[in-house]
Amino acid sequence: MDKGKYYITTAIAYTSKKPHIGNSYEIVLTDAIARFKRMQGYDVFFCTGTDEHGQKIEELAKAAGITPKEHVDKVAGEIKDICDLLNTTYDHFIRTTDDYHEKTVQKIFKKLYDQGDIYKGSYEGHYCVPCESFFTDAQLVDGKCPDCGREVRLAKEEAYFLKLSKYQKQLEKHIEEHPNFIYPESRKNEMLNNFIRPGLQDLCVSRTAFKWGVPVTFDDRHVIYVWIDALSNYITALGYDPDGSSEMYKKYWPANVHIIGKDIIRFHTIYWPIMLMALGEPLPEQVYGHPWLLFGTDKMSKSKGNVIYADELTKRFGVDAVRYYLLSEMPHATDGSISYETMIERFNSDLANTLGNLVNRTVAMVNKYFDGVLPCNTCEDEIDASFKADILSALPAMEKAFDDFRIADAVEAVINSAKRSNKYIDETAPWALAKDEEKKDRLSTVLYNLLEAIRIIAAELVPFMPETAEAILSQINCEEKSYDSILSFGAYKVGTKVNAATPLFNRIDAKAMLEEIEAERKAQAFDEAKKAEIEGVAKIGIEDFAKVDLRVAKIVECEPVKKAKKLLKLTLNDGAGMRTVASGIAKWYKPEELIGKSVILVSNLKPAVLCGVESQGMILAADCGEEDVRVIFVDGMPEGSKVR
RNA sequence: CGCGGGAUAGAGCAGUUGGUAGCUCGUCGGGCUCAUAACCCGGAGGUCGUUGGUUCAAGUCCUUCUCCCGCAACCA
Repeated sequence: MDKGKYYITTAIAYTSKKPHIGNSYEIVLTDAIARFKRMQGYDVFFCTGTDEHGQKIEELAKAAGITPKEHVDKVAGEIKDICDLLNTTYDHFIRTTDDYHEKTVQKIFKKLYDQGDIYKGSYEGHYCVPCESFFTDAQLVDGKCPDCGREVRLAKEEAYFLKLSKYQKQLEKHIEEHPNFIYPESRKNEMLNNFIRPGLQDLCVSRTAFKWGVPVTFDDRHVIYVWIDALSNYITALGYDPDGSSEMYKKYWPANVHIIGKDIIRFHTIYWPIMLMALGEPLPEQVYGHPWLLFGTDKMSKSKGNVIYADELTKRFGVDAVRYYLLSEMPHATDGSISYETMIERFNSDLANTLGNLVNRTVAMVNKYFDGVLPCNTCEDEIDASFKADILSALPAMEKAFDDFRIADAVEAVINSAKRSNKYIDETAPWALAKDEEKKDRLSTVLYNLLEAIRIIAAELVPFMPETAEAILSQINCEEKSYDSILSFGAYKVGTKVNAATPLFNRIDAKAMLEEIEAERKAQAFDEAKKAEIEGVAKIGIEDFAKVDLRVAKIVECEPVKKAKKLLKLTLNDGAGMRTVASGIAKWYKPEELIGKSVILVSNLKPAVLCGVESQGMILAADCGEEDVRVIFVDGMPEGSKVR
């Protein structure tokens, strides 16, 4: 049964803020694969963790008035809690602030420097002083800062670089010779065509702009930038050491697969392999870039107010139902979506009706007809063979599906077994057999086959819904769920007394739950948004307010801005003359309905260029998020009237 | 022409190298009564976005156009 080692990892999560359910998908996906591999007999090592350094974290901590370490301790705790809440069986949780990791990262950096793969150079680019950011030629808008529109200047910053170019050919060859290295395949072509073949530029691997990072040992003005720090976690977690690695490392490296989001494929299939080549270590066998989970058709984001967290969902549906949803609803290559409607639908139809009801009706019949103890399993019928064959075909189907990362197909294979079992009940009509004393043996055999099918289903559910699997086994009073025991019928012991039938999943009243969610959401979203905003705003004196010159102005002309989705170009009469203002209200107002209206204008705002339109001020509107934005109209007031 | 993804039944999706269009939900009809208004069977419903082409054969390959969605840019 020992099939060898299997090292699997998730990407490490960035500790900037609490992850939403889309972020949590990855850990559940990886957990399902890890559990399945264990079931198959592999010696699995499953690693996850957090990426905790960087400028953004330094800034967030500063804004919150705490140290970066305090900040990451808090968020890393939340992330770990979610992993535990979702019942994931990681073997190791690494934090990039862990002592052993930082030490090894420093050694790696030094080694690469000593052997000439990292060299000191300078980073040259257009620098925007107020934004403290570098931009390339391509990023500039009309030669100005894309963030603030101000002038930029050429600047140089000293930095360390990793020689990607040196390993380009070797990497290209590796990718071509290992067609499964990048998965799905479409990503492989994307990487080769867009990034590798056009030529790799050396990668900047240090920063001086912030301090919250692993210091470069031989040059303390620099900290090691995210690439070497974060990507190394996959080997430091195992005990890699340039001076001599641990037994554990020798056993588990290279990774069988890195499970990552599709947005970071480039880092894992270009930078990471080159780092490993430079270190002289073998490359991971495969990198799977999984799709994203969207809310409806939108990306989840706080500003859109559509963020769903794992704890909210588990509170409402239970851990296993959430796992089930994520694993069964996510396609393997295109983005998936979540909504409460589909969540409830899947819950009711798959979990309550198909699976839960199957277990419930079967166990109920065993209790009803035999007081919970089946006397025999020997009275076979022709019809049984096809039933058994169908049930046993699920496992090979699952194995095939897991190999291709088609986890939803693997889940479906098990649910199909439950459907097939419901059909078998219909075919054999146990309630009819029960009416005839002479058919007791046949009845017992039918119910035995059902209990066996249910046991096999439960064993196959372990990777997806571990608690449910246990609950099912407990109802049929059987602990046997080994891989070998589900290759054929017969492991369930005749004479076992089943327990009472208890529903596994109670059907959800969709209408009631949706109304409840809607009500809670409204109250909560509004409160939170308001609270955060109002609390976050510092008090100002009347003299500050007086600096803002507000005037009534009349909209004379209005047209959409080409190439911009949100902008309308307004021509206003402010009493003294005409001026142009760009306003991001295209989603809520049509140009013709604004013409002739009077609005409040911030008249002394510095002009800025937006999508090629020079905006000389802004107009006031009330904003409660994406849902509703209303411009403040003051029709009838003469143009130029002061507002205060 | 900024980059990329997509358009298949009322909804959500699958369709691997071209070979009789499928699945889930919903809907309509029937069956059953062990079970959680459940379960089982059947029906209706698709010119596979549009144009032209390659082929014995196109949802699948090439081409024209339209529309949607990400990213980039844009809420002054």
